[in-house]
Amino acid sequence: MSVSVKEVAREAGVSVGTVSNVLNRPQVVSPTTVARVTDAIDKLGFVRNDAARQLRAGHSRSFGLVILDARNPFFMDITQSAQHRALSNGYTILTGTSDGSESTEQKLLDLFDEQRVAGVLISPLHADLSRLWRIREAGTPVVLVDRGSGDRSFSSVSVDDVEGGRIAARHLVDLGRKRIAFVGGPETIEQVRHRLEGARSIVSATAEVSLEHVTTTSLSVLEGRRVGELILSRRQEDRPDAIFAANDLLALGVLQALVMSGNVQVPEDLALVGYDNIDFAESAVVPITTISQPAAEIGRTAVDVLLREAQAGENAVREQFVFAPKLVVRASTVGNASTPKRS
Amino acid sequence: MSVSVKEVAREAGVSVGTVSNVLNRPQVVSPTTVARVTDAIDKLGFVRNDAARQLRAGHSRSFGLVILDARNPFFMDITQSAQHRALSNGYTILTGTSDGSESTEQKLLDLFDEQRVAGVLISPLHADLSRLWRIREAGTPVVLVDRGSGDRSFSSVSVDDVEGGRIAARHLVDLGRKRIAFVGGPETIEQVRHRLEGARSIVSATAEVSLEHVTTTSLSVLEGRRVGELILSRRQEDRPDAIFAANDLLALGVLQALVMSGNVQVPEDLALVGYDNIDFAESAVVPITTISQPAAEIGRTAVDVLLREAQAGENAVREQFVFAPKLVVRASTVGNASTPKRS
DNA sequence: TTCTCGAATTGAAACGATTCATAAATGTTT
DNA sequence: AAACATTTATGAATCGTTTCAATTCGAGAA
Repeated sequence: MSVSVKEVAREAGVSVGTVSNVLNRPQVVSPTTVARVTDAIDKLGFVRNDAARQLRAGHSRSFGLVILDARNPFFMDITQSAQHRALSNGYTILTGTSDGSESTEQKLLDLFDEQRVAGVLISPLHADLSRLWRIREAGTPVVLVDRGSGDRSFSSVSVDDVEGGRIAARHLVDLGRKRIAFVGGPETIEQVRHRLEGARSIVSATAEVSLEHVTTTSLSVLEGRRVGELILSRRQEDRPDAIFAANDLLALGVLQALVMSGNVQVPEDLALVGYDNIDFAESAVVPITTISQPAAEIGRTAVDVLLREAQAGENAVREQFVFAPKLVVRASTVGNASTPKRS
Repeated sequence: MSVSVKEVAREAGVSVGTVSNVLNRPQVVSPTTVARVTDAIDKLGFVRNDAARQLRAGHSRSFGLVILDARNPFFMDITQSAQHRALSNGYTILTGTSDGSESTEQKLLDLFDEQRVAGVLISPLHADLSRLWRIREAGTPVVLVDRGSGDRSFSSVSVDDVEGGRIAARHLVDLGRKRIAFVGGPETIEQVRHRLEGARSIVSATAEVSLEHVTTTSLSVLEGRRVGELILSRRQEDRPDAIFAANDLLALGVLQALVMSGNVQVPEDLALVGYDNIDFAESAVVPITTISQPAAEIGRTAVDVLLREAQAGENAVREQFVFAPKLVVRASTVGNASTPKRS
């Protein structure tokens, strides 16, 4: 059906080896021959068959990427920048979302195995990295994304989530809030655990401030709304006066619930801090104070590290990148900070 | 490096043909042999090499998907549902974003060619579909996504954008707005053209209502903000009293600019309608009235159509699906509709 | 015992690009 | 003119899976 090197070779009157050389190292072929071959390629509409290349090469020119949630713009930003970086280095990225399901994560890794990807980028769901060990031992480099490698046994590109938690909690404490609620879960997600841990460390070091943990089954707007309604259903004196949500989607959901009810004023009655600084946090009903992470830089760096590991092969050096989170103050915690003026 | 069928065959004491049969049609192999082979597979950790399969098969078990903008949740919703549907039929989806660049779109199609994808799903940037004709003539089915096929020469799954434009404009006219501005561009994007066309048809049929077109270079929040500021810079009497934005991202940006200035009340001074009904339209400063499109259904249906075409081969029947857009009224046009009560 | 039929298994050929040892052609130096 | 170096070109072998015509095996029929 489709045209192969053999036919190009015949058309150009050269051997298949020469066609391959024109394709891969034109310097070793005489200019006139290159011209003849490229003409033949154009004439026949030849397109390289990547499967055959891969088969010979033993591995593909793609990386596999597994993220936690495709509906979170933060991860899409990472994906986008990773894709760009990979593409400009001649690599493709196969993307998949684990969406909270362990089995989906496994299926994606199986898929990547069958594709013989040149490397794996992953935000693992759980603490158990044994599968990733095996993948690496089979010769495929692995880089953890948005997740540190505790024992430095993997390369990783992440943001200091514990510090992020501290920053958020400190901000709320500084504002004089006394009853803080951390909204987020499940705790199997390391990012959630770390943010909570950071917040705890600040609160426990501060007298008269309490921290409550309201867990969720996922990090979505819908779950946020559920929690918001849950909090609204409490008697007024039992409600927290500040909420630190594990990400902006949750924060957005909580905010929706609160604002729709009309009973709770943000930030007067309840201050709200999110996490990720997605674009939409800024344009929310009440612009949301949040902890910003450099998504694009994470994606780029992760690909760079993976490229280096793939290059180095066996004796690759593991690299750990940890970016610093930053507080972005908006109206959801400080009423007059860049608040829309409404008459 | 990695284990091949040959080694599995040796370990199990059978021929490679039998191993392949166990893998692909276990019914023709005796149960005891199946057991021996699967044991060997487990023992050696054999993983199929997809490149070799593809090479033999002549085409891959992946579809290529090109969308317009990965940062637009609407397209991510399409992508997600398409991925699910494909996966449950044993297909993988390679995703790419053209991001407004013709050359990126071409590069992605080149890539899909090299991968010998089993089909292409695409929201084409331009009206020129000649490249897609060629792809299909080479035997790869093509389905247009979120874009109709004027002459029905391609299968397509889309939403009636002209009708969407009509609905939006009619809503604004019904509310008594007189000076409507359509915000969106570039006009090379068919969706934008159609929505504008729909709005025009309503306005020109209505006395005393004018329609102005404010064009943009992309459909992003940032561009929306730019347009918002542009409008704010006008004298009050030159400002429109309603804006119909080509999508929700633009609408969100416009809204940000207006609200931040504090000079314009939404919807009192200016009513705002978006398009797509992304989740974030609901949680905006002022919840945005929008035209909703069934994103998940589009993705699913597109894959189904592609599967059918791939199955049918040469004599496939072209199918056109056109979904109906729906108006979702929120506070950005009707002040008291589900508006948050603020004291 | 011989024959037949169906089920189970075999193994060589094929898919298409790349590699690499070898050969041919060209140019340079004695 | 011979010897040598350099640049180009060749084509068989290879990667790992699937396919399919051919073969083996065993059970039941003649």
